[in-house]
Amino acid sequence: MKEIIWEMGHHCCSKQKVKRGLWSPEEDEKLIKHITNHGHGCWSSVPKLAGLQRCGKSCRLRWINYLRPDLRRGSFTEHEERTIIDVHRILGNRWAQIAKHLPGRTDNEVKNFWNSCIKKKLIAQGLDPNTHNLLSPHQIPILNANNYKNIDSTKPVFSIINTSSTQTKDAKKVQPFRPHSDANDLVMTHNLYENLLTHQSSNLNYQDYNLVLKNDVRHQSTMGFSSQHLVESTKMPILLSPSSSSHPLDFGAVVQSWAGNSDIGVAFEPARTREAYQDMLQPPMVDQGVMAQEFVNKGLDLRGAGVVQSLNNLDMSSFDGCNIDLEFMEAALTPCGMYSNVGSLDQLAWDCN
DNA sequence: AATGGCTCCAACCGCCAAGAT
DNA sequence: GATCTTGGCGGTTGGAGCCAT
Repeated sequence: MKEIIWEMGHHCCSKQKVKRGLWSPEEDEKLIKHITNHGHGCWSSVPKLAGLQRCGKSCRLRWINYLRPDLRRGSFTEHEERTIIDVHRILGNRWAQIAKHLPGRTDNEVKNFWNSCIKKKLIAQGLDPNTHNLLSPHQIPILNANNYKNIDSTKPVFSIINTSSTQTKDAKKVQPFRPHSDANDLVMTHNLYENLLTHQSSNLNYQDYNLVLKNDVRHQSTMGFSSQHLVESTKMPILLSPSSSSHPLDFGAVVQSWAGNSDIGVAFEPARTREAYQDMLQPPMVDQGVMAQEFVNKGLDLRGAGVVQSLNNLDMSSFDGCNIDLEFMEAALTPCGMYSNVGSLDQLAWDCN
């Protein structure tokens, strides 16, 4: 049993001795009874009114994190875990904000779950839990069987690796992603995902690109994941699975260039904007053209394909001089049908250097 | 059975912003 | 405007309990 510690109250409390440490069932009962009958009102007055020798702040925390009747107890579901990861990618360590997307969960609970579980999973997967990007080679723990013995290979994975690349062996080695930035996040639609599923066994030819399609489990494409999960095709092994996203339409794309060489990675991300996460009243899908336009307006490097589907919404002149790799876009997206709305690359009539 | 290491999470700490005085 | 109070938040701690040896 934890020793009860008595201390002088903090500045938030009256100058009386307060108890610290774990709450007893009797204390819980007193607090519940008081708040149920009178509400908490001013927290600093709660301890006295409830007959507790606790600091008001401690009462507040106990109520919010543990005693509130609307709390949801028990293990986090897979859906909740996915939501946390998705929102954390956008908001970072803003636990209170993240918890708002999980009814009945507290910021403390989400934070603890992140630190004790999700963070380790991401690191084990070769992902930086802060940025959600690939860890650079020197940051990645040694990739041996022990590191991954607890990783469930049936979890959502979504990757395509071009093992038929004409590049040298060294060039095929894992390269770090560029530091994550919103500039690399462009939105695609559910159609792309469906098309990828449709084409997963087709004759895809990415001879010139080391293409990696990924979901949250980006590392799976880079750590030599068990070949039994790869669907053989004539040109490349393909590994597809449902998105980790919680929304059926929640598929987006990140098109990034590997740092230091010309290899290209195509990554699928939830298609929510930062604003959409902060206010769930907004629809999860955003107009990719508008988003691309925003990136251009900010002077960011636009190297992606999300613009394609809603070209009509774009102010084409503003793309002059932008770094847009049309060849890559064509190679990456034509087999997926993403150019169906465009017709041909001729329509992308701007200077792409 | 004893013990040491590890994990998880409830609770605390310190800081900050907003409102009251 | 300065100071105080309060609530909210993220980072951190430490102990209960589990597990391996």
